[in-house]
Amino acid sequence: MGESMLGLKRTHYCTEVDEQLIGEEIVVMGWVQKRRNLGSLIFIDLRDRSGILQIVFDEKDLDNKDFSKVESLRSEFVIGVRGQVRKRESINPNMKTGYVEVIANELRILSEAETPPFAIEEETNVKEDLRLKYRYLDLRRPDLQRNLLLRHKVAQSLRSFLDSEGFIEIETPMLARSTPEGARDYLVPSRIHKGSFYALPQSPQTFKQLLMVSGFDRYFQIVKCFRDEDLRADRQPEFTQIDMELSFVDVDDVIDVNERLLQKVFKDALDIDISLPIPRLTYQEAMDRFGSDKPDIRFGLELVDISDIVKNCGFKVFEGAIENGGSVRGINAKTCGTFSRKQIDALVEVGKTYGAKGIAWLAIGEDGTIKSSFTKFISEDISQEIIKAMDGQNGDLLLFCADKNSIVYDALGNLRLEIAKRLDLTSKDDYSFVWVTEFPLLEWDEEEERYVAKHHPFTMPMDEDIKLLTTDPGKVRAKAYDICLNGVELGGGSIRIYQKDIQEKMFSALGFTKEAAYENFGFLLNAFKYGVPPHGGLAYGFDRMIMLMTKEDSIRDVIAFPKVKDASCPMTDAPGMVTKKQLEELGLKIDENKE
RNA sequence: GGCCCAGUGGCUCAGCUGGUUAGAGCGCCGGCCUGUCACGCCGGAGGUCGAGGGUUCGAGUCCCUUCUGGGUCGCCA
Repeated sequence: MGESMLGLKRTHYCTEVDEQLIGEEIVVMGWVQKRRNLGSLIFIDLRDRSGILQIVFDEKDLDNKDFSKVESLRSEFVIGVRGQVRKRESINPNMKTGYVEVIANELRILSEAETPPFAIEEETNVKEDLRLKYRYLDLRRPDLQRNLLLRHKVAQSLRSFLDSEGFIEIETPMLARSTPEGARDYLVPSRIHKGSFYALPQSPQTFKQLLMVSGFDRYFQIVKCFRDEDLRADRQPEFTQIDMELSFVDVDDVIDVNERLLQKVFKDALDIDISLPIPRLTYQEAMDRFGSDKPDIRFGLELVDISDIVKNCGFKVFEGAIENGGSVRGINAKTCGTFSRKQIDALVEVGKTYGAKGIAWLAIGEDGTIKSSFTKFISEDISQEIIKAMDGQNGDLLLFCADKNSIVYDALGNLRLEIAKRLDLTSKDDYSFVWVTEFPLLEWDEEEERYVAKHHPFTMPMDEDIKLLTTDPGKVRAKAYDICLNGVELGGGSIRIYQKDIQEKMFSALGFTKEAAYENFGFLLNAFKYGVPPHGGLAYGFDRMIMLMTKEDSIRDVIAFPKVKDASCPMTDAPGMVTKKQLEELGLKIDENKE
């Protein structure tokens, strides 16, 4: 190996320089983080991806020409330095390399730099749009470097675990077929088949099932998926899934391998021990206790059903909800009894955001005095019974919602999270996993006036519920499961239908004719004619997983080049216009009247 | 598509009930400095207050519209 073109060859990363190397000549390369010019002595903090090392330039060790080069250094210049490692005269205990420094014999300015639009430093409070416009500078910051490094580590850990368990990584197409169910597709026009479109996959779902038909037995993939829906802090139009599928398994087999996977990954990447088994809740338990199918179980504040107590209480709001098939439930916001009226009203507003027409409340003062929005409508006895059922103590605030169940769950479930936030009941150091199982197979869609698949149309019903598929589809529970972490849905999956007769019942419950089913999923149904193993799988939101592991609040902080809220990229300005020629080749025409 | 929040030198912010010439810290530029590490000291440049319109004798401040970004509901697993 000859010398590099630079004339200097890097020997060490900055933070590899330690007391062991004192007296040795080394070469480091990186960016100028900071300069401190004391006249004929100049200190440079040199930064590379490992961290920071102090370089000293002494005028008496360098000739005039070289020293004036040192004086010209500015932030973010890229330099190479050759020099001796030595012990510092005064140590800096705040730096990893704070007890050594490099006294420079040679400086090479590899690249000059304009002053960056914001400082490259940890814990920046620069606005995100500016950071994203100059993402390549933002990514120089240590926290984003750490996040992407952790992402890499987790990916490596996953691959090694899944490989050791006999999984095979197989790539599936990005140019796929649009399917009617689920999210909106990103479409790619075909040049050869004008008027036809590919769809970017929302997940490799059908392909991985076909791989099971092919006999690959255990498959996984770390794969980009696409959904053309509105963005959120934890939702991007393109995101990464850890996708897997296994043959000859039932629910417990999938859960078992994934519990061990999570244990391994959290140990490898964060040195955190997850104790197994991870607790499980059925969907119904999760809704009844936490008002959510992705419950945050780091704290209590559980829902209590008081429908039986108030069904004849005389208060129309409560009675009406129960008569219409709904319920009255409450949560006890411990220690919030002293909240001001304004604070309580704010909580009521939270409930209304999620569709509640109102939130009834009952505050018990420290001295036991009761203030309430509704006790004047009901008898003292019933009030006391409610307080007892809610375990109301002095200083508690009881909040109630009366409506159809879906709204009661949604409003109280979110109110519960809001109260936990205000009372600071959660810690990001606490990793509380929970499986949610036995999801409903189908969901009634008011708009379409038909059942739609809650998961997807190939989800297996629970064995004992198969007979309900034709008689009472809304009651059928599925062999579907989600893994939740701290109130975030980390992943989900199901056992799939592999029997023709059950699949046909499923399609008919969804209101599909046989023809419509074949038109959309014919390739899969055909494949299933030729010997299909029982199979099931799971997919994780990889970005969300890394977000929780890095304790970030947004997946944008764990994705190198994320999109912003309107699905554009402020750095590249994608999406962009294309030429008329490109459109013509695709046989497309833009309607100028429609924006 | 609805609602909420923000937008003032390069960055982060202050700017009261509308009232002289819009401020600060950091950064930047120049000078001095051999042990700094938030280096220090001296000096300097830099703003059509996101944009457009309106009210007013007078608008960074009030009103309307719009743009940009964020959060959220709908939507989405």
